[in-house]
Amino acid sequence: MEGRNEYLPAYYRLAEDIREKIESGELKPGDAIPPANRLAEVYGVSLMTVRQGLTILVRMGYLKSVQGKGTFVTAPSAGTLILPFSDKHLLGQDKEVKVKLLNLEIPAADEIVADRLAIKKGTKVIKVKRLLYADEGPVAVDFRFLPYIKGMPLLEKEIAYAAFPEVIAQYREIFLVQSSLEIYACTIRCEEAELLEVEEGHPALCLEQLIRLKDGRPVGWSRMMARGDRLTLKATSRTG
Amino acid sequence: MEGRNEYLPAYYRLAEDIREKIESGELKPGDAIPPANRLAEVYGVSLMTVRQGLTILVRMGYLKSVQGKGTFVTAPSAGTLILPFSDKHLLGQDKEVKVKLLNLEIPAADEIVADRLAIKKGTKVIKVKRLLYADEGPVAVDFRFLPYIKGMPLLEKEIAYAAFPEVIAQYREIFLVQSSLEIYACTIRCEEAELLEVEEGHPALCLEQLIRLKDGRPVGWSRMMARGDRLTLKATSRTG
DNA sequence: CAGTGGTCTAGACCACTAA
DNA sequence: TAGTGGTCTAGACCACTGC
Repeated sequence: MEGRNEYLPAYYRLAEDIREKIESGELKPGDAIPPANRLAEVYGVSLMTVRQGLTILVRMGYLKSVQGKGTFVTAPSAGTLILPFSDKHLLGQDKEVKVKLLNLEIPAADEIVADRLAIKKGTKVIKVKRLLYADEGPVAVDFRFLPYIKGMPLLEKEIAYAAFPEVIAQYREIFLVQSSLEIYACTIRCEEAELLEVEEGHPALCLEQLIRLKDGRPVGWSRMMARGDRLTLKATSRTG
Repeated sequence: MEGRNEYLPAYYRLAEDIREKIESGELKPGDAIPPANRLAEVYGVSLMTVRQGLTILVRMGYLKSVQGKGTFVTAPSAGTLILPFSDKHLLGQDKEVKVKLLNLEIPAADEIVADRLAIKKGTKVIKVKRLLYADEGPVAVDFRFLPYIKGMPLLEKEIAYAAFPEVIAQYREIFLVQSSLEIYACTIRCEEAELLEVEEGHPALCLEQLIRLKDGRPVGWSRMMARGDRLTLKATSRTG
């Protein structure tokens, strides 16, 4: 009856057991695992406990449940990677990144910024220019744009040193949800060349981050230009 | 008693309700939410149902439970992004990507490959060279390396057209787990220039993927060189 | 000690799928 | 119709925290 003689919870052991069978090849992608009630019998636990275990594997991408049909082993999910993205992660965990606030102004939005933030051209926006550098020298320059809201306090330190989503959460006094990042390669332009201590045309990694509210309304846009030889993004699989 | 008069399951409504309170600012990071038994009363559901709802929010990063103390609202988690990574995703969902197998040989590993795969220099490896292109022309060239295992069948089609982790899973007859990706900017080199129809020095996005077994042993390494003007990686927050 | 989260049961009913 | 997953209950006991 009560199989509570192990250190680990029953649902966890069940999940590990099935995961083991999958990784060892005993269960292959496409195979159906035994139905939940069968597993409940075999493992001597209740249905809820079985479900709790299977939920873990579904979340981890090992299984896929189809109502009325069964629960099936899925193909390796390695197509999805996790990309930690913050100033701290940018240069690798070992190196320490320093940030310098170069400029903070409230200009009228130009065409590009207006487009990204879905506002009218000419609307006032907050524009932040920063320089990120490590021990070996400058790594990246970045611009952050957010719509200017009259009366809202501007905390310079926050704006320069916090992660962009946090800056916006702070500024809008809201718990935001969506953030998307585009990554592409280009070359260092004239404006950034001096700051980054390289010549124009040097390979650069460009990162554009768009922050949106839950309803999809953009509330922040940032663009980072990084020296290709000093910045490497690292993404990994695993959900834990 | 039975509040089963809604379209959505009770646990889901509870989760959405609390999430709403968090995003609207009614509940702020650090705040404790009402204890589970209290929520069960308020929403008129059982404890298990409450837990099922809270589990969703914990998984999504909105809440953190601490045994014996309570369940608390966490700070915005936007520091972690999801990066879908497969041949199909590379060019954007709209465009169709085509793949051409350029070469498949079994040379001795050079220094770099031997290092990445943690094998001795000179060991035989499978080397695959591919060209990815879209309607507008070539986008990227990539090399895939995996240790050569005598007697293992080599399925050319698989190797060229499947995602790299799947290729290896197939080849090793195993369900693999770890995959990591490094992203950086460089310039097109002489060897790739002609294939990609650009001149040497053109900005390039370089993607190095390392596939490991569960125990950390590397079993595959790939390196993709993409035209910076034709490839943009897109990552988003949200776990769903 | 009381309050909290974590695990678990032995049922129940529903929705969906396939024969 | 039978088999399956999805939701839900009304309890129970345990482990941990803080007073």
